[in-house]
Amino acid sequence: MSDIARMAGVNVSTVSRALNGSSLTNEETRARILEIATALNYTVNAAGKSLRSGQSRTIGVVIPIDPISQDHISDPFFLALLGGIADALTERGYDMLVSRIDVEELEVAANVCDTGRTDGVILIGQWRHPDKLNQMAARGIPLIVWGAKLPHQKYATVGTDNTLGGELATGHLLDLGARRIAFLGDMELPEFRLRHDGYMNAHAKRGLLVDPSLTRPIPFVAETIQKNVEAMLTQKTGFDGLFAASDVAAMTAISTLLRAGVRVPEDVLVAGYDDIGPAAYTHPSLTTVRQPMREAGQCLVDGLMEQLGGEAAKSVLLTTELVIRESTRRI
Amino acid sequence: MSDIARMAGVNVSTVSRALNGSSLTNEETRARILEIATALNYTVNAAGKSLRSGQSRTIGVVIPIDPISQDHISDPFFLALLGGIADALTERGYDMLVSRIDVEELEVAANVCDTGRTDGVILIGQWRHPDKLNQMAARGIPLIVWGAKLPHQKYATVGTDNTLGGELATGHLLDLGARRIAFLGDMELPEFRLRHDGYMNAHAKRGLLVDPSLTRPIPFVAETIQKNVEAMLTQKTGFDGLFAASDVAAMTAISTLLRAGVRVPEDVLVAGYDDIGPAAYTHPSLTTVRQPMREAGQCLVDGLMEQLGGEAAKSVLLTTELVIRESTRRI
DNA sequence: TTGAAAGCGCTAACAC
DNA sequence: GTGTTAGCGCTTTCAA
Repeated sequence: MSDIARMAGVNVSTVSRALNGSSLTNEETRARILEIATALNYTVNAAGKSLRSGQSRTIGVVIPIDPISQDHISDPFFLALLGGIADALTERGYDMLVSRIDVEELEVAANVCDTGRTDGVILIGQWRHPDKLNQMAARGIPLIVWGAKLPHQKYATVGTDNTLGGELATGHLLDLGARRIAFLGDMELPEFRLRHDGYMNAHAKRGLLVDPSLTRPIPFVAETIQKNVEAMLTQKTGFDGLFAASDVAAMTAISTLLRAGVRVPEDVLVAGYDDIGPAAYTHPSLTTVRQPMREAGQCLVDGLMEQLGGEAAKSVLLTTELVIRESTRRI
Repeated sequence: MSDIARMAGVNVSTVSRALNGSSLTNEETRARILEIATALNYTVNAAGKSLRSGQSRTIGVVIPIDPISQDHISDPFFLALLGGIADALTERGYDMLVSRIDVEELEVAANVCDTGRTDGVILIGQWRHPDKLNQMAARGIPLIVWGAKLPHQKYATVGTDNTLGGELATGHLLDLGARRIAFLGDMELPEFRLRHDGYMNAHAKRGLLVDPSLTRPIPFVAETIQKNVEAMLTQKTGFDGLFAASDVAAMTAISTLLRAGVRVPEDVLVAGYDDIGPAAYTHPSLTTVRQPMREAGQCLVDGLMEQLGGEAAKSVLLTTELVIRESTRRI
């Protein structure tokens, strides 16, 4: 930068102003400075800028990982969400610092902010520890969370209406005549618990009883899903519908059923949650509750930017709708 | 930091040394300083450190996006790779800055380095512009690339042996009796071109001719794949095998076939490339060439670290093996 | 419209 | 083993 100043015959402060498009710079001087800068292939040093200005123009995207069911993260759903966030950030000229943390230590998500590396944090899921997130928010960390809106929450969330989604999916299966619907999803996670609430509501509203043995509160590991579905078949639970709290789980369940000679949708109706890309292209294609990923990324970034601008955190409930495909198409 | 110094009754430089575990610090002093630091919930400011030390302890992971076939990135394969890289970086105490760029402007990948935000770049794929990457490498940007090793390459790559992989998959289909094998993959990308080379080699080595009309050099958009597979069916090309250059493409092709009443593997044998998680759990499960994602992440990070340590860039060819599953199981 | 100068938080060379 | 001090590259207040 001082090189440019010397070559342009001006002071470094003038160069800084020119580069930042300050209004108090002579057009001619600025043009000259910009020319020299591009000729020199100059780019401003981020550390210097950040140190002086006190902000990094970087946002931390923190992905909690469950060491047990590792592959939560290999879910295409997360990548789509990550892509949505990346695009929204790029649009605003922000960089994205991605880190993975243990689901049981959500508080370390604040690190990237405390060290000044990022100006705020987008957390993918609140998992089992909303309390820790409340503490972070109380400490003043700009924070927004992907997931369900819960009572006593001091931080903003963005997510679909999980209860409604669960009710839509289950109601659809019931309306098609299914009477014994299995539920797959780890209910220790708030989002899945709410989807299960919706599953219960759908039954209640139709005056139907639920067989609790059909609810399988399992982590989404492929082997576990396979085993549970196989168990439900051999135990002759006689289920004629299945609502899985994620698309990947639903697809794994479907392939297990098909392999066992059970037809989908003829023998068992299946619905998922997420609407990941492949849901439309597998066979049979999957009926599912759509989570609008691009919109989600946009909302998360917008919400965080509002906080950085000093506004209060506002939670967002995204449009929650059922997409009907072959896995529930009765001929 | 000066606060800590004052409270501990020492100079800031002593604090700095204590925090960095310098060997020339009194054990007692250090203990006291560390105690105060944790009590104050202190974390070193990254910008200050980076400005002074000239390095950021951050690596840029750059994901080129094709604006046309956008969903390349939503491929679970990339997320698995990203996860592998993230783990390897975390292990070494590095942060990961993720950015998406246009496939036609690979040169902007250097930005994150030029601005000092990162110490090096991991680029996911070389796409159509190996020349631009050579320029980056020549400029001295620490760079390592996921993808195929090509002649005249001045940068290091990590990837499977694409030619071998293509040959293994195609050879397997041929050995099972398939004689008219379709190939799906955009051959403008070096990796896919090499996989096609392998496809040709497998035929040549068995003295078999290839029908060029069965090679479909198409981008991996679900609709395009569907259309091409449907076209091959209606045109009565009589293909009895299909090698898709990615698992997602193979799965889309399979569901298209099944929907058209064509059985897999009875009527058409199908093989893919990548071995993404779902490959084992769809129905039928997918025969594919495995790309070891965790190992890949590790190798990419190791290679980059070597460069940062002043060593020369070394390319790595990962173990390339065929995983046989139901989609090629003849009963 | 521009220049001079201070200082963001940290590290490291040098002095003691 | 610890203190002193300069300076990394940048922005911004104040003065001109």
